[in-house]
Amino acid sequence: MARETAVERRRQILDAAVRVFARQGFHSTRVADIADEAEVAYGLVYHYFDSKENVLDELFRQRWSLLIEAIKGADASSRPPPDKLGTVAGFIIDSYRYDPELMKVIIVEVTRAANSFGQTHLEQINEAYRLIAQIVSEGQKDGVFRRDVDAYFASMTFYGVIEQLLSGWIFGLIPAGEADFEGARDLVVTTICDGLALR
Amino acid sequence: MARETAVERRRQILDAAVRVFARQGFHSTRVADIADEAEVAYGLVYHYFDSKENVLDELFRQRWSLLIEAIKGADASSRPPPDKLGTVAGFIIDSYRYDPELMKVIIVEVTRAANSFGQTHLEQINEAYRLIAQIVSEGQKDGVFRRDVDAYFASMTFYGVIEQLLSGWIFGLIPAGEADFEGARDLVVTTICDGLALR
Amino acid sequence: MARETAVERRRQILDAAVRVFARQGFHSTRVADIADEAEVAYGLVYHYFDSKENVLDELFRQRWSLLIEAIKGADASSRPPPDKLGTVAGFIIDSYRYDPELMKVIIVEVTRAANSFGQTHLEQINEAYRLIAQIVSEGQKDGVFRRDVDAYFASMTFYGVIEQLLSGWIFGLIPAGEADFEGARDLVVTTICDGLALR
Amino acid sequence: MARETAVERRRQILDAAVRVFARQGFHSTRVADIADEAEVAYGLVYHYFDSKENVLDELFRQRWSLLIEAIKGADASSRPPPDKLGTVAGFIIDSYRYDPELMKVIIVEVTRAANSFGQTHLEQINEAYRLIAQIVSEGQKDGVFRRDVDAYFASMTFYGVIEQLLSGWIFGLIPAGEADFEGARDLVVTTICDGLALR
DNA sequence: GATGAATGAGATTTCATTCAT
DNA sequence: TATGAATGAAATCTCATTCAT
Repeated sequence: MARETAVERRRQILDAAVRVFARQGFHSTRVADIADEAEVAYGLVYHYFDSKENVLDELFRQRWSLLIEAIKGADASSRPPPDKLGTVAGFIIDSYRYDPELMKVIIVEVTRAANSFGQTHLEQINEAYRLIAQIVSEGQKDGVFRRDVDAYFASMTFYGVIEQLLSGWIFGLIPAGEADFEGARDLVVTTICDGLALR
Repeated sequence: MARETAVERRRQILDAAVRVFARQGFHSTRVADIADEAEVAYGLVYHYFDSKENVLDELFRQRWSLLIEAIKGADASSRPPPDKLGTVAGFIIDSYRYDPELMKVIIVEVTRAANSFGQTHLEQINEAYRLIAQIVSEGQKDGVFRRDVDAYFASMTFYGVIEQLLSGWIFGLIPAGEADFEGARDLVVTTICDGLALR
Repeated sequence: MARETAVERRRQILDAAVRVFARQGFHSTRVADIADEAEVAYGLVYHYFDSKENVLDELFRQRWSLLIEAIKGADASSRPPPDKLGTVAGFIIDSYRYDPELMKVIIVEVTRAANSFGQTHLEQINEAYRLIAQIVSEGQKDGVFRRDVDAYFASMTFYGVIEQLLSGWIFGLIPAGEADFEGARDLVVTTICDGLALR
Repeated sequence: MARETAVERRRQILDAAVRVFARQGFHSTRVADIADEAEVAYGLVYHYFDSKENVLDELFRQRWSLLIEAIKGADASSRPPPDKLGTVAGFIIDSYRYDPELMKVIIVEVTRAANSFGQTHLEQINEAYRLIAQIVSEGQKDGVFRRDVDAYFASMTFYGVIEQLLSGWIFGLIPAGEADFEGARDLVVTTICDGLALR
């Protein structure tokens, strides 16, 4: 057994959990599956985490706080609002691109799971919506975005589009090649900012 | 015990299931909860349904086929494509408006639950996406919609916005008064068709 | 599987529990042991009882309430106080005589187990002490018992002697033949009432 | 970390064990609780003791051998038998008076716990009973004690009274002030030797 | 001696499903 | 059809003990 620090062991277990959660879903994975995947004794999972739920919580929190930071970072730049939205969309898309299993778990098991975990993390999820709304709001003040659509509503809209896009990839409904990831960012921004209608 | 036909009994159980699934989530409801809520003997649930999952399946299928019909109906009309989309959006919004529990169950437990049920019903879900894509596609042929956004992609986008909207209501993140329902339909269409950007 | 009423099934499980608790002790018996001994499916124990602890609780409560009644009955008679104590002692001794396993369980796992169950049932246990104290107290008023020993203290003393006697039988330290049971009652009363000392 | 001898470390752990056993009961204390209470590393408990049970064993044996010695000492004196019993009662009562936690543990977890530890230490426990019986027996030979009560039986009786008394203190059923401890010794002897009945 | 991470065998409890009536 | 008792396969979580350093 290689000597690992506590932090490394936690990570080892978290990484394994991502894989099995992504593969089988949270409810269908037993703690034993996580331990097996991590090549670690059963009890060690409980040495590092209070419960199976706790593992998912941590997975979510770690990732989501990065998203929050990314949105704040985008907002802090001096670029035009549509570009800020593009940065946010790009961050989320790249998150999926480079770690599709983790994003699958977060979307399927947390973000979109109203009852169990969604409720637990609702406030954190909502913070992201609010930060995006702020970007929209500033765009409205600057005269870049229309004012007859509520900023928070627009934010929900924007996030909904991205999450549906990721769902499409997760379910294998839309192609997920490198080119698709590349194009997706702009497509999202174009759709949301310019709309489908020609004029 | 009132004399009920078999069909009425099934409905009685299905309706009860909607309420408990909405309240507790599918995984947290026991078959006994459904029976209690339906004021029916425990074993009777198994008399009418093969399994707990089967109950959810039926709930989904019944509702979703109405959606499919609604989309087909909208498409069959001779109205302009944005109006067709408005009809679809309106149908889904009204579905929530008049039976929020059922729609909550369908979205939370099926549509957004990739692993278990999502996979089972993927094809049916996808049919809705495809039918919406068809509306977009026709709009593109008619020169109403831009052609540089793939029709299926646009469809996903459109559906994603609506589902996020419903999620907002379900989670209590956005106000759900009658006026909100009234306005939501147009807001969705405006956002998707015209975009956020002023021009 | 014989058709049994719910009450009979409960009893079947309770009786089996007495046997295994007596044999292995509460902490060493698994619920599976109870089910096996009762020749019943594992889950049925949980159908009838909330938990393993709950089974023991019921065992105790049923028996102890008989004891309470017996003490009240003895007190209600118009016999002299030492005879009343004799009746109580006789009841407890006979309880052991005719159902040694149950009494073993109650003494070892409840009455003498300060921490876990003792605390839970302390009030009920104490009621027995208080009722016995009342008999002593009346004897003091009548001039039959000395007054320089507190009635409650005397009651504890009396009960302590009996419980130690039963412990002796339980542990196999003193002979437990029919004659011993017969004699024990009077021996207890003699010791407590007349004392060891000659005068 | 202070430099401690091995003997001191053992004592440190034993003393901590007494406190947690008294507080939570043997079955509810984890080895980690002992280590925490002793402010010692988890593994050190296993360095000094073979098992958790082993800790309790040692606690019991150390104390009980003192009791054995005390009884022998009392018997060796040339005082009248009732005084000898008084010495024994006084020793046990003082044991509780000056270390109630330890006595609580010994009574609740060993002496009164028939199954697990009671059996293990039965012989040692019984030795105390026998030594007390010897005192009674001598009293009978000397014509101080009645002969129609078996000496061993009388010994059980005597010990039962004391243990019930301690149980009363442990459970908080009888007052445990200094005066109560002072009086208890004589009360026990009076009750056992003279009996409750006036004559 | 000292440390505390690692192990894994249980034990309790839950509950979907079956089945006898 | 209707009932609800009966079944037993999991699944989670605990924790005494071991062990590598």
